[in-house]
Amino acid sequence: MSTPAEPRRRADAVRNRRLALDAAMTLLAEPGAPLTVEAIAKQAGVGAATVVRAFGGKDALLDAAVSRLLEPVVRRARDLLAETTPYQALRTFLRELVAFQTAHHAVNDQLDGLDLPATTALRAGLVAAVEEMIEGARREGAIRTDLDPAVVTTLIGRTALAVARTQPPSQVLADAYLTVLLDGLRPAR
Amino acid sequence: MSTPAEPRRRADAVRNRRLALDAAMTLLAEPGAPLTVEAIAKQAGVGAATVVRAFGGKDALLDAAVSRLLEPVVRRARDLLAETTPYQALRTFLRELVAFQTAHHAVNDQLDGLDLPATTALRAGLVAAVEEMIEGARREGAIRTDLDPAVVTTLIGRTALAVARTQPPSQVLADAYLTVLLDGLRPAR
DNA sequence: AGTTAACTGAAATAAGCGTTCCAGTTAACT
DNA sequence: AGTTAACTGGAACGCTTATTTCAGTTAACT
Repeated sequence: MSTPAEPRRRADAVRNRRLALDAAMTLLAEPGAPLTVEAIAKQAGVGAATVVRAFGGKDALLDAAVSRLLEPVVRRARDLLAETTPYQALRTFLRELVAFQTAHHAVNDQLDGLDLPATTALRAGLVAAVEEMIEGARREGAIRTDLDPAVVTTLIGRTALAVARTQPPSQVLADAYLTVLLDGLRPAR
Repeated sequence: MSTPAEPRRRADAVRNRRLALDAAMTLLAEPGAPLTVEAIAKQAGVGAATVVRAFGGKDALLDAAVSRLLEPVVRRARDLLAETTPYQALRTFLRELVAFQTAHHAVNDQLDGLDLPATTALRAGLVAAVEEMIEGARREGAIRTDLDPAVVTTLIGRTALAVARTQPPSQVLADAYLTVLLDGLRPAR
């Protein structure tokens, strides 16, 4: 059987889909933004119905927007793993992760109880990369070995998010967090 | 002028007020509970209107319920400060705080963007107590002195909450958190 | 027991949200 | 230029919740 009567896609539909995606990404980076369909539509300059239709629903749109924001972060984690030692990669990546989360805390706020396939997959990739850093750093003797790497990864994920969520954003707090966390992860004396 | 015609308070109103408060406290301790007026009313065995009227609104009811849950925690912090050394008090209290937050994470979930006077006051008391522990522990030489005590307090508050929020609750994660945090707070070598 | 008014709770209301409808518009193709 | 159907967006809808209404109930006092 051939494809079941695939409808033509008009140029304005493609354009509006991109506008909706851009608008969602913009609002995700803005602290305290409403993130309603109405707000996204207004930001995009189109009607609410168009925003919903473009992705088949609000959740799917958020999935796409968050994925586009998360993608470079995951890639950066993998790059760091390839470029430098695991511990150095961990240090550098954590700093950048907190900065990213601070700049996009709406991402984290809105995504706890949702089922977003693409986002979930990317998050899994992120977790895998961090776990790799931790396992490598253990083998290097750079961090303590009395804690399960998976637990440490979860710990980092949860706490980094919490620090980034602080309103208003505080660089001092972020620095203190990284200092305490990394010192706390050093090998036992 | 005298009090402007204070109306009599009937026994059933007093009883229902208590039922509503107990119901709210119960639901706050249950993970994933809806925490709607309807749910609270059902738990209390009264009508929704009665629940709302008893405190003048849902927010005021939550304020009262959360306060009653938070009160013993604040008292415990003060007791520990009086009974033992600041650092020991900090260690003990943090462990208990994480346990409390794990058992009542609905408390934290629902209370980020709300204006709840009594709860806010109690939280301030909690922050003050922890800050006292940290300052005392610094003077003892038990923790590092290169970080602002207020920042450390904020850090602890944010991260403890995040760890407690983990679903399902994980004692292993909580222990790892406390280990890393306390080691990370130790004086620089 | 009778009177009063505080109180109750089912139902109505209000407000915010995502989604769907549909009359009109417009891109795409001839 | 004309035809077609994909597309648009204001309006209507459906759903969830907090709040208010009000006819009936009942505690409190005499």
